[in-house]
Amino acid sequence: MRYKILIIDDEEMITELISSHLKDCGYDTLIANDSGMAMEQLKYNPNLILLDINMPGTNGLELCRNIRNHVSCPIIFLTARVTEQDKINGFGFGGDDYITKPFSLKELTARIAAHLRRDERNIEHNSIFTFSDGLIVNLSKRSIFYNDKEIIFSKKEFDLIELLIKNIGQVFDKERIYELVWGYDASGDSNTVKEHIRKIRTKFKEITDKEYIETIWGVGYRWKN
Amino acid sequence: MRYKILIIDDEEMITELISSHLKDCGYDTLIANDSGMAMEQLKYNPNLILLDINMPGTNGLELCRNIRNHVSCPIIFLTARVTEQDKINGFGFGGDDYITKPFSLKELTARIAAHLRRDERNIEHNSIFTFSDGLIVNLSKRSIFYNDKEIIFSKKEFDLIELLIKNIGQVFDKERIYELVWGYDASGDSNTVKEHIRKIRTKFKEITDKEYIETIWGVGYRWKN
DNA sequence: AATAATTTGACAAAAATTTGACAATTATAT
DNA sequence: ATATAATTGTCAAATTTTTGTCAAATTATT
Repeated sequence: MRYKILIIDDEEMITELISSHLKDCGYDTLIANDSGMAMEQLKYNPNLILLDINMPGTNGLELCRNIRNHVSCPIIFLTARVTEQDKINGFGFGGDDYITKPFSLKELTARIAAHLRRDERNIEHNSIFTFSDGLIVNLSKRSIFYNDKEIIFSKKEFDLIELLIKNIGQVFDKERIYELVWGYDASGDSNTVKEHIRKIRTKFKEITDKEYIETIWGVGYRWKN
Repeated sequence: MRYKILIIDDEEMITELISSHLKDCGYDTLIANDSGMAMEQLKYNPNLILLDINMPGTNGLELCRNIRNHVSCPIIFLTARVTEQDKINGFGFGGDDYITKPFSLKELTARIAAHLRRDERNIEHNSIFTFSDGLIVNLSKRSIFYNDKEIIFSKKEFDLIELLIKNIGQVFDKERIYELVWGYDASGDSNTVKEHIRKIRTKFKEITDKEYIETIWGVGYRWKN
């Protein structure tokens, strides 16, 4: 799997420079030159974020806190500030690391690699899930087969399945599912989630009796173990 | 939960100094002054390791690799070396961060906190309780297994179990349980708690004869030790 | 414009929770 | 030891909450 790295800095020169170097290193990149763009880009689920803490007009630390509310990936601060107090501030706002400008691209990529490696130890980046009954879910191809018969799911349906399957056994309540699958301000309806779960179940039911999505009453849903 | 931090450095002065400071910060500490001790201490499952990379007689990077084979917790290098190549080497050997001496205790603790916080986002800390008779309670997945057989509990039932299990051995009277599980305005009934305890016991009884929730007469209930 | 996907709301169904009456048990006082 | 009071256990019914279903309305895609 290719990692996506979101680079947030107001100077396009810098974002471009870092971006091109990271691409050379085999990473996918996303770029944001202001905080609005940054929040936008989050929907692509970056695996790591580089954040310039000194962007004019926005408070980088505030931005960090906002970002942290939506993603759990590592956040590395890039900054010209050098005082110790700043370092500590950075960590307090949900950052995971801190690199002081000027830094070498070599050190940057080394730190990025370390963080991603660390993440990999924790998360399974596996994208093909094979189940004993003949169900095969390929997340990167977004296909689902039951014994050579393909079941077609719509985008949202698949996103929901993906969430549950990436976290087999873990229970998600409807609000959380809405947040994670639909987007951020989950003022949205839990009804929507309910209905999508139903659609998914209906599609599976046409092929097999096995029930994959389990309801934990009063709590939420989970992919059965 | 208190975090355990293993400090590895050949100079006792330094290990002591760092240790006492970390204790002040509310961490538990383990100390090792050579690589043998270090490997020994691993059995206490530290949550984070500080490793001096320049210990005489041992190769710190080799040691790191060895340690990494046994634990997955974050490893922070402490070192006097300053060249960039060294930094990259460090990451290559399974380290997660790198602090160059001399460093301030403030920065050290900030980095430690950041790593532990990050870990907490990824791993379910302290949320799995395993009992000798085969009972496994996973608080984050909200699942309870008795020897591979799952017992399904409703939300309130599970919340109540969670309270007792997080405080094994401690007695809670019904009013306190009601407060803690249901919410604060405990105008509510102690009858409710009683009934829920009964339901929980019934569910366990279908699987095993062991009694987990004990009644302390005139006082309350507790999870048996 | 036609088709598919998604959202929404109303209602039915299911499950969880609460409640109250009473039985059983334990502690306390006589 | 026995009676009495206090506390806990049990059960079934009533209530509340949550989830499932369906059809229609809206939105997005072709």
